[in-house]
Amino acid sequence: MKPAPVYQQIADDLRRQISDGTFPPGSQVPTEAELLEKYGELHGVRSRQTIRQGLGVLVHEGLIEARRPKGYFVIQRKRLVYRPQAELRQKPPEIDVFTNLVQEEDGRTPSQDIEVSIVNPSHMIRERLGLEPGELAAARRRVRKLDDVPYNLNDSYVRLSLVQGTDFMHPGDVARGTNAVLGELGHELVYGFHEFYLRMPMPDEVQRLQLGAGVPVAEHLSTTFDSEGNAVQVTVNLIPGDRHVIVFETHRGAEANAPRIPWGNP
Amino acid sequence: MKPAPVYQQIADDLRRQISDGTFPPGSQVPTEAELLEKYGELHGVRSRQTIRQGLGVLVHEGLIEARRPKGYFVIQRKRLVYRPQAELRQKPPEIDVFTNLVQEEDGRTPSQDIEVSIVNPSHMIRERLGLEPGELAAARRRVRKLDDVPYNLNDSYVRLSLVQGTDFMHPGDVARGTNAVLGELGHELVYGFHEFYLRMPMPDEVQRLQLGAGVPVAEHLSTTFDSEGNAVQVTVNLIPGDRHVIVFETHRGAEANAPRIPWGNP
DNA sequence: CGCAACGCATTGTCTGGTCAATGCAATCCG
DNA sequence: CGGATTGCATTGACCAGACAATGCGTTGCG
Repeated sequence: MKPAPVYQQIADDLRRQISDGTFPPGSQVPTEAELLEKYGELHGVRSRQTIRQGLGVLVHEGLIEARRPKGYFVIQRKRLVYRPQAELRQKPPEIDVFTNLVQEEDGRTPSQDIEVSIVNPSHMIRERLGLEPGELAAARRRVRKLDDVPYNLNDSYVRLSLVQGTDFMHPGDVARGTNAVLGELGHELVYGFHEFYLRMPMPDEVQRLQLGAGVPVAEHLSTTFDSEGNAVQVTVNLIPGDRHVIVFETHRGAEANAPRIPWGNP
Repeated sequence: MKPAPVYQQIADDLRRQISDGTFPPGSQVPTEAELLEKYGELHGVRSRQTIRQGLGVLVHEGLIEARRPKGYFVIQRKRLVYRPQAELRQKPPEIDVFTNLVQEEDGRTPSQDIEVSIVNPSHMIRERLGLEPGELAAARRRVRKLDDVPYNLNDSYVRLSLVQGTDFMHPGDVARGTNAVLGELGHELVYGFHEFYLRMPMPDEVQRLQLGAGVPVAEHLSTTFDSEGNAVQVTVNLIPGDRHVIVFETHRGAEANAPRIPWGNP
């Protein structure tokens, strides 16, 4: 049996101590210097780099973060409910995905930055919207925040010819919701197709969402169709994994007996 | 303006070259020695550690992997469709989540290792199943594979008193499906509540699923209820982010006009 | 020919340092 | 008192090496 590298043992020791409550969420783990002393006696570790390598493992796993010049601390963040099914709910109309989140987490004030533009969208979007070569789209990009910290990105794309001159292009809140605007235009959204891709964020996404190390994201592609089966809108949501739990429900037969759920996070 | 650290510049350069096609998926990127020579001239980098730090960034982002003694290579893996909604579909009964996956990716042979045991489940499970203190549960753990490489983990928990002595406890394939077994016991599953938690995998999960560095996972908690609103089964699915796309659909009103989708991955 | 042994390029682990950057706390000064 | 300065512990970046482990290809031997 080959012994694990020292830096792995350090990571394993700390990970176990974090999960068994020795270092609860929010608490400080030993500093590099303290660990160097400890593992110097135990395993003959003499270099600070080796200690750093071990701590780096946990940082990349999203378990701890470095707060200079204090030390390393165990991470914990509360998760908000992300409920993609709520988008096609009819009542009440002002409860969209975002407000749905917010109601679960009151005490914090939501806000969003909205930016509307005309774009030549990516292949991925063109394909789902069924755009002709050269055809343009309207893009409605939103950064949704809670107490001014970004919680997710939400970019909606619609065939330009469909919404030019309508409220969809208004770069601000639309009280009745943009989905209502599309309904008024004769394209009520009745069917949604949802895809979730899991990956690590790109550096620009790290900056825009102020992500820590080791935080994965879900790229949620939502394609919505009108009653005639035409793709009307494609929305790209970028959801930081450490701040959300994605929730939805499935039914068979009557919609009765959906129980209330009193659980916390795992 | 403060210049970015050298190792970040190296990572950024390589990342750009990967995304713009200079290094397509599967191709080799320069070795540490080659990069050391290049950035030695450009930025005066003299230590191999600094090069390794830059490459390490991309490894942790899941973009490249090291294949000793060849060098570093750009990663790409095909994603299978993970369709949690299919579980409550009634016809055909033998199409469960897994076979549903497989049909999208023929040419590969599916298999699963099944293990049944009686356990005292975690708080998270107890809470969702509504277990009394001290009450035990039956656990049916499956490792699902394609061509003998693991694709996901699937652990189902049911109140022990409900299934003791039934086919649910059979440690092998149950042709009609375990959900049908629960149906025969008078607990037809009609409602499902689904939670997805995104995170980096624990080391044991890395080993069991043979995950590469920088691959996030989704922990999918599925709680299913019978027609009387009782929680019957909790299933914990562990889904490697690099091998799956999670898909589901939403409807409003009639189920008509669900279009066929001809898209590839983004 | 077939197989074992060896060489070799490459990445993995670790040493033992140096200097910079950060942010908090104590201190100093008007 | 109150604001600016300084000190200090800590992490961040980087250096210049050493030796181990891995797996592929070649070489050599029976």
